[in-house]
Amino acid sequence: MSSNKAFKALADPTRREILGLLRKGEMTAGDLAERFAMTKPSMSHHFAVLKDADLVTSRRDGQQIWYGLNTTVVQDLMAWAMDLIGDNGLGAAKKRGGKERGGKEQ
Amino acid sequence: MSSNKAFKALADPTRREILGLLRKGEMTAGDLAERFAMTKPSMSHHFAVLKDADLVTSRRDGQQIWYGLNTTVVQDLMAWAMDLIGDNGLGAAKKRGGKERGGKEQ
DNA sequence: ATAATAATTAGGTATCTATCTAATTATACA
DNA sequence: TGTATAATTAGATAGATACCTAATTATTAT
Repeated sequence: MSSNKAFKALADPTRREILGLLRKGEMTAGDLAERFAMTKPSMSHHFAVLKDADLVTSRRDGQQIWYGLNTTVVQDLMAWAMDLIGDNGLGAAKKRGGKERGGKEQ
Repeated sequence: MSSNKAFKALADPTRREILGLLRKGEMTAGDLAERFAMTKPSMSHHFAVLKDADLVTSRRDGQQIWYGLNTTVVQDLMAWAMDLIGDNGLGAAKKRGGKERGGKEQ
């Protein structure tokens, strides 16, 4: 439910970048780590924070650990932001003229 | 554009609550402050962080300073979250209870 | 069992942050 | 001009955070 942990986890740019890399699918800790100019233990710390906030999933496969994006928490954050804005507020649409494709407005 | 400052500002629960109070319209620093169990200088600090992140507007009217929600930055955050998810997973976040359209078979 | 590889945990430190009290600035008004 | 009110700025501090190196755990292979 839009936890404080999730917001705190997102406050760090490295962690947001990690999430961005996971957008396309799972990656191992090592593959993720080597994309940053930071030691592996530091990266491991970031993984732990993301996991504690439930923003990522993880599973071991042999020697490797695969991390993946947990979209449900991100959706909760979006719901929070939407509630703040009031209505659809997404993009330029701004209600006006009505019915901008996409359907499914609750 | 989804600045680091905005994410850091949102990492604090007091500041998120302030934004929630501003959802309905502008409020003065004093009126906002008295809703929290915290000194006015501490609240002033939070206002400054929100303002620096462009999450709120402010204007002086006599002795008072009115703060208001700046929805455009919140919209940027929503766009960032949506990009992370890929599809426009809005419905799922809102309906809370449904399992429709989850995708992500894993 | 030993060695090699992948990843985390432990311990330390510099910096950042949220809070407080005290002092200051800005405005209004008698 | 004073004095009261609204709010911020200044300065201090406890706790959190993001790094690092060194040590440890888990797994695979020889």
